[in-house]
Amino acid sequence: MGNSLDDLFKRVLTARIFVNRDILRPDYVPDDLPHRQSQILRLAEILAPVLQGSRPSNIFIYGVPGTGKTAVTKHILKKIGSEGRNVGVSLNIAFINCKHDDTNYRVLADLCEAVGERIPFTGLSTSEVLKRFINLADASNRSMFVVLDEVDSLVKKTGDKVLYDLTRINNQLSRAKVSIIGITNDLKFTEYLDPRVRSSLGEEELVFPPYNASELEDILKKRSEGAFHGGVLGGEVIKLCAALAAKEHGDARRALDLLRVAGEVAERGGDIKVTEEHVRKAQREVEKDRVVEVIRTMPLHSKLLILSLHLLERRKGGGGITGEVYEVYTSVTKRFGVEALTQRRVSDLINELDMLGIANARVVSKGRYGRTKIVRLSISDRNLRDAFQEDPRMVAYLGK
DNA sequence: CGTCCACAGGAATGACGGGCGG
DNA sequence: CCGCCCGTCATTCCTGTGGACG
Repeated sequence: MGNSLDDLFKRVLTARIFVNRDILRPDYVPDDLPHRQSQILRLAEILAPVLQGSRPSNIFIYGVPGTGKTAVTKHILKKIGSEGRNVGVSLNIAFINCKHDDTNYRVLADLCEAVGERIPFTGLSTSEVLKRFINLADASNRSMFVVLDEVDSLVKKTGDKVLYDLTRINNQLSRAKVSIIGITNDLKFTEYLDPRVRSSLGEEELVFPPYNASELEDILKKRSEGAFHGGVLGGEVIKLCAALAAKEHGDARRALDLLRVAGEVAERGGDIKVTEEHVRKAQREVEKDRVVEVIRTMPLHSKLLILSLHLLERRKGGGGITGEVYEVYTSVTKRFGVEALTQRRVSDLINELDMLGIANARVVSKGRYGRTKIVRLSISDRNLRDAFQEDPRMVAYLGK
């Protein structure tokens, strides 16, 4: 063991693959964002008035994941922030990831933090936190940008109450000014909104189209310049990463991930070049890591449900409808000696699995024979086994 | 063309653990 | 310490519905 570890360290140290792999990480904001020039200009145009002391319009930014929405926004805010310092205008900027902070309370708490007060992460009433934020923001007497990244997940979970409060905030401020930038992956998102919120929040709209394969290629080329040593990338490596990601709805994050992991695979193997074979390995690895991690940290009943889906699929060689799934699930819980959840709850869990990409659920109508949902797992047996690894009872049911 | 299946999924409600200010 | 409010998970009860069958 020690020996092979030594070997590995040695291989990693001698393999000269990366110069700076962080450049390929999803949260890295490059100075140059290829194929987003028009969005950058447009956004800058909308936000620039802040430098003259007026309040920029609120904006909605739409686009599927990995189209550079967040990167462009961060990029511009950074630029505006530094330009502001040059001309003596200081700004408050709150960047909130609503996927992570997906309750009204946490969003408001984050806003308070952005203007300089820590708020206990539970305990106060939401309206109290809002009040505090308004006072603090006003006292700071600055213009403020509130970026709500992935705001759709917030609204779907808790409704548009906070958004409504935020849009009205300017009326209650005498000195400070607040502009809201909402970023969403969901193109039909505004349908969920109260019309008043929709109109005041969507004063401006900006759409980020997905990248096509050749645009992804440009992005990867640009980033790989700083990330890799010269000449380590095999001829078609970038092309392949771009093509694979283009198939996945033009997700640049995905493409960068692939490229980075491919480099890491090569490094671990002590290879001096990154090849297409490494990319294919990386693709399997990226997928596996995601799935295994998600399942491993799930609560018991979700795991039991996944197990049930697996058993059902093996028994009848295909996806099952809700009724069948629930039947298998109840018998599984019995054998595990735990109480079954209600069908209503299980239906929510199924939807959760669908959103996470672990299962595939779609409603179908079988006419006379009812309206139901067909559910099937969308992960490989191998990954499932790895995810259940630390739970011997589950593994036993997987058989073989 | 209406019926009616087998659910989907919304609304109301409750149990629970946790932090606050006083 | 108490009373209050929070978010989360779960249950109960419910209304809504696409389309094959008759």
